[in-house]
Amino acid sequence: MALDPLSSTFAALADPTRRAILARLALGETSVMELAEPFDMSLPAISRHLKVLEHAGLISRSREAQWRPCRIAPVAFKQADGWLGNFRQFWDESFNRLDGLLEEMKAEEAAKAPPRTKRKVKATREKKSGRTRG
Amino acid sequence: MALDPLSSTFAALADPTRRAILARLALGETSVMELAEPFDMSLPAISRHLKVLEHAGLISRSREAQWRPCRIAPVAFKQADGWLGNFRQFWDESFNRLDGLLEEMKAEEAAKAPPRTKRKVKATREKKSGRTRG
DNA sequence: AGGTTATTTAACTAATAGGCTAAGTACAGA
DNA sequence: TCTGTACTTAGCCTATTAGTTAAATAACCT
Repeated sequence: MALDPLSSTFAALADPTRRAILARLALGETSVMELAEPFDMSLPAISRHLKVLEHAGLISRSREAQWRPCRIAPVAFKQADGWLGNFRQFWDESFNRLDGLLEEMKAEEAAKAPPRTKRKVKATREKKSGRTRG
Repeated sequence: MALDPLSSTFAALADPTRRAILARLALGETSVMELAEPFDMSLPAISRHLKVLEHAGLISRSREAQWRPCRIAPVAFKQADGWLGNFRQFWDESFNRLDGLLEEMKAEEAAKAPPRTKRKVKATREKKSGRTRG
């Protein structure tokens, strides 16, 4: 199994059965039996999928009599989304527009201050990460 | 290899080497040699990671003399982000605030209309999905 | 043509994932 | 305490993954 949290999270998401389980859980907490119902698959298989999801931090489980209700756990989702967010500039129109706006504001600000020093092209690492909205 | 696009995308993201490659590519298009440089790993191994990323739709490649420059391909990122977006309600504060606002507005609307019918607790499936922003 | 550089393909290996059936555990209720 | 329900664990099998080295391909350079 993957070592770092982000890897196990993405690995857990890389299975259609598990994604379907998560989609069901988005509607609300439920039991293993109910989660298993739509699938043409043995109960142990579902049980293992749930274990993978739990290990990945995507769900949490508790005990209630003989049931083991599952629910969505936010943290892993947030981290996966946060990582993808670093690439948002590449596809999100509004992100680009916002980004451009921020660039404009920075440029305007810079106009009042002394100009920044230029750096070599090859080694330059412009940090454009972080979410600008929300 | 995974069958559906979303599965292969998430599977591709579930490896730290591949994520590091993508992070490097976020800084700009580059060659296989330069991508391989930071890793203590054979070139064929990197080549295969790139193949996985390409197959997943996360990068695209072209030819330029004897080099094969790689760059980020937006589509797969967008789809992965879109899927995660269905769960944004669970962790995004501002999403919740917006959601709450919409609830308020609906409630206000409902105040002018006849009251809604109550449903049984056990079988209730509160649908809170769908993206409210974007 | 012949060499150098950049990259991929082939063949092999070890580890992991995901499915199954059968057996085990935990709790509820008679 | 015995039975049923709701799971989980164990043991097995097969396919896939991620790495290796060695060899092949592709394009430039002399």
